[in-house]
Amino acid sequence: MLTIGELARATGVKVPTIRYYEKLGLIAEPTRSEGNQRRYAGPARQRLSFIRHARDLGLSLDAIRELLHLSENPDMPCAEAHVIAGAHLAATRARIAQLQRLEAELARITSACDTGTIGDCHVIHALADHSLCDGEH
Amino acid sequence: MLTIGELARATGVKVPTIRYYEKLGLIAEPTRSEGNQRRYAGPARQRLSFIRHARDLGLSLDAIRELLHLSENPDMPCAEAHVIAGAHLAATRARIAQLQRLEAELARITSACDTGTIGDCHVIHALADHSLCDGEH
DNA sequence: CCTAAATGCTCTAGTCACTATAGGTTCAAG
DNA sequence: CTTGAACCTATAGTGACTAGAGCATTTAGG
Repeated sequence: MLTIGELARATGVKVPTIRYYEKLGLIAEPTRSEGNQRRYAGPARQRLSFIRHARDLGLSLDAIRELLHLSENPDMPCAEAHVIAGAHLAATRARIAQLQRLEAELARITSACDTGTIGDCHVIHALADHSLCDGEH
Repeated sequence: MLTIGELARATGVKVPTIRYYEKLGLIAEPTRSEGNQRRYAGPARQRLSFIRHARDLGLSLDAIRELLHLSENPDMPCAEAHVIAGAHLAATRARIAQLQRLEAELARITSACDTGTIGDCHVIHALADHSLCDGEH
């Protein structure tokens, strides 16, 4: 049986976050020691690792909740899991594309300025006047 | 003089967001009509456009607050503005790189699965077992 | 001039995924 | 038996808004 601190070290999820996940119902309430401290068995660790990994990949807790639910029913078709993962992949790609547009604009704005005074600073002027921009954002 | 709704349409910032910015002190409290409604003059519009544009580029309200402060002092050196913009550019690039790693992993996970049942779904297995992954994340 | 619709007002609470703090209790080592 | 690390609960804070309730004002049409 693991204490919450040991579980935290084993999974890379911080102690307050574990308690937070418990309150949200993502993980089951564990058994307790005589002195009311949490004691975890192996399955809790696997479930928490699953959550951690999915969070690392950027999935929302809502999406993770659904995936956990699916993983408890091995006989169900996995199409729904694909929908969730695919939607997240699409969202990630869209976010990358958007950030790349911002990156280009930021690079353009910062490069076109001699380090003088604010009065003729291109960074400030470009922010004040959208029409100095290249693309949309 | 613009009403708050007209200002919102002119700048693309929503009405509650304008009031929110006012509460944060990012924009000045405007004059009021006899019936206590906000009435804005031209400078408020320019300031709000500046904020909007900087937000679109992903800058934090704290960074924007500093940039606004700088823009009020045209004689100051603009080095500090460059530091802020440069830090944001670096953060944006780091975020893009991280998202690209996630994208690669997600694409790998989702592509390697025939649409069968959850029991042998690669999406679920890959989330449960980090060692099936390619890189770090 | 009157009315009705649109817009405005303040205030509070909710979102997401935690993180921090306060003030107390339990556990394991020495 | 004592000490100090780790644990407990509960509440509030983060960033940048967004939603809703319950009113007041403004403006255009009749």
